[in-house]
Amino acid sequence: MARASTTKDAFNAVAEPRRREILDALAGGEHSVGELAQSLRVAQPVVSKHLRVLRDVNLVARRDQGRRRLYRLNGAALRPIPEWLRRYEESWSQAFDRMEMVLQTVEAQEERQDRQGAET
Amino acid sequence: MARASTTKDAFNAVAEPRRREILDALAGGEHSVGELAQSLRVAQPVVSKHLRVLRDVNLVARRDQGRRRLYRLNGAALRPIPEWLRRYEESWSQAFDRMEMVLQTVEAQEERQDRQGAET
DNA sequence: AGAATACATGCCTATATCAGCATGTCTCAA
DNA sequence: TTGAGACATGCTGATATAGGCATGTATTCT
Repeated sequence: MARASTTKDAFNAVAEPRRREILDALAGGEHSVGELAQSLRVAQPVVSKHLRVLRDVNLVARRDQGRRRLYRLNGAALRPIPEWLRRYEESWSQAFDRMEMVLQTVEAQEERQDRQGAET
Repeated sequence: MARASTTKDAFNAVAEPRRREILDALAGGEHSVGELAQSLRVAQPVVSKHLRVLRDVNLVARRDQGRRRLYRLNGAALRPIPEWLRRYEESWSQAFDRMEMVLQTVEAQEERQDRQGAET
């Protein structure tokens, strides 16, 4: 089997750097395909295809304006990601705790050193 | 060109469902390859390969114990993801707040660490 | 020492992209 | 109506997996 389809979920859609760039651009507001292609400096078909993927997972919405297609972000579709990440907040906390311990150790050592220095 | 290498960053590593399962399992604590294979009901080589990817992006760490290899989670490596997501915070606000707090805490901690390092 | 256990890798197959190029469709301008 | 502009798609080539199977290596057991 090959890798899971990119159109399957937000995780895969967002795994592609170029698509993250597109989302970042759209975070600033609605944009046409051409505008995106220009600002990201990539060929139009490339942008269209990525937008297709993003649209399939509902990360962006489209609106027609004359012969232009305006895309806008739908950040809500990103939710599964932070939701999954929540499980690891604790990991960060643990990492934080470890750092905290190291820090305290270092500080304690420095204190001792200071006292020693003051005593001599 | 094909999709960017999976070993490139946390985004890609986490895009694979099976790898997320592995991380979820490791969130509960250290586990050997065999244990993971059994609980996820997949062949051992499959697990080994996914662990390889996770290890390449530093999401897991390995420790040898006899002929077993114990893997443990390194949640800190996930950070680039919530950091990127921050930009989309407003999209789902509430659920995000907690993660935001954790992030800021970690950052503050790292700043202190940096200053500490600079002083020495 | 020899066998069994626990893994990591290599090889192979089917599949899924990603970007480039060409083309079809629809809309606006002259 | 004809032509240009803005996109969406189809097709192609190169590449990167994911999982299955077999095998190589290191460690523990008998």
